[in-house]
Amino acid sequence: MTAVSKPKRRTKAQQREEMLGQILDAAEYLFSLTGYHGVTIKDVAKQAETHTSLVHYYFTDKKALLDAVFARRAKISADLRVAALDAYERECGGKPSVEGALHAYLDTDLDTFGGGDDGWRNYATLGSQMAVTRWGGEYFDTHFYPVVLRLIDLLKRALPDCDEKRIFWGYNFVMGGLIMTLARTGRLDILSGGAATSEDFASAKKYMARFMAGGMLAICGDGETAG
Amino acid sequence: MTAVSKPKRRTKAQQREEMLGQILDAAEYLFSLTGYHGVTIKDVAKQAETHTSLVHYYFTDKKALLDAVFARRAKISADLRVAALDAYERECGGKPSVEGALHAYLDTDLDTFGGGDDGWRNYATLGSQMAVTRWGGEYFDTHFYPVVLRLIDLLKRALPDCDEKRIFWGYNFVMGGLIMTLARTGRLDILSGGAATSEDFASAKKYMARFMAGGMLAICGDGETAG
DNA sequence: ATTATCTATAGATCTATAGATAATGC
DNA sequence: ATTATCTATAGATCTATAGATAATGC
Repeated sequence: MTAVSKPKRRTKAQQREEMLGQILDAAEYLFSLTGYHGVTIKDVAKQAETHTSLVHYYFTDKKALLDAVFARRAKISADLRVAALDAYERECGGKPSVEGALHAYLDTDLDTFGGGDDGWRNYATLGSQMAVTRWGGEYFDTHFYPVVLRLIDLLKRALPDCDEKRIFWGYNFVMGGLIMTLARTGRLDILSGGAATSEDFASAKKYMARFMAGGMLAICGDGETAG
Repeated sequence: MTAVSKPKRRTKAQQREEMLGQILDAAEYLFSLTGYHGVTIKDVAKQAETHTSLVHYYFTDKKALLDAVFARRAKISADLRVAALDAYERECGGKPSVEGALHAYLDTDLDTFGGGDDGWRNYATLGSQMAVTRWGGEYFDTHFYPVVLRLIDLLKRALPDCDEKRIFWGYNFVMGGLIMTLARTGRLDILSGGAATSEDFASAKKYMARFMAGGMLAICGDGETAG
């Protein structure tokens, strides 16, 4: 053995970061499968190949672990959407369209969450489950409130004659479609006999913004646009 | 006291039915708040004002309790949708439209789930949470598979030139909008500052089918309808 | 010296059942 | 007699912490 073998010595900072990452990945994965309440700290520790006490060493309690899992990717994902909306804002020259705004927002999310990284997919699936609960709301308000308002502002400007109420209900339907997709339940595969598959975010991206723009225009774009 | 007071004697069948109802209502309500895994049998017993042992007496275990909660309203809700699709089938004279089929399906659900009955609302909210999980899929396959295929069949006939894949992705978005609405998270109220509210299923019904029909036509109705 | 990791365990649940009691049924 | 309800508890699990050990840091 003349060659010096790769040193196995890791700095404490490295060790810490690696183990933190392992625990967060494990929690993210398990939470995405059975939800926050369906997972124990013991499950997480086992999945991360360590001990429950170490999970408690790095995270105060189970709630703090969820907070950390959520926060790890929240800012990155929000910033990407803000950047996409900024770019679209410049590009549209003060005249945003419904489909343009939705493409900027939704396509960015589908790229971020569906880009081949299992961690991001698990995160999205966990988020989609939290998004349909009351208790999960605080997480979205805390991390995503501003970027959501940016999207809604663009939609309002694209549909200046439309009642606010319709815009918000439309937004509700848009989010539903996104969340259903990010949930990756596999039901689409079963129902369609393979013609469509839950994991195929490229197809979702191809259809989603156009679908949602068609929907928004259907309830906002015709003669009766109030009430 | 000349009048005979209302007899407090209840038959065993009555007692049984009342307590079963109380337990199912309690479980339905609590499951809708924090999900199946976020609720203990003790919580359910407390909410139903009885003891855990009685919950076990009527239901083998926690899983069987969820099965019973789900099954109690599943058939009623599925049958109502089937009836609505049957009626539409007759009415359309062999020429279904996308919006007609969606009105039959979605409006029926919004009437069923939003008709002022707390139990039905809680059931819908629980269902919406289960619908975005993998483990919840079996419940939908077991109870709703046929009626979903009926809807998809109508959509296919309304869009004979459209690629199957687009139909199924469209269906995915439709279900997302419905599920997001049934979830009643209250986020709509906060985001809109009161302009729209999660509990207002009458408004949801007013916009949903039209929105979704606009979306389906946007991805299926134009020149490029394959791939 | 400091920090990461592991061992051991207290104390608090939680599920499920056995067995007693109290009501209704014939 | 039969069934609904309650009491008591076993046994399993879960969260969280105290304290020991093993690694890295200067």
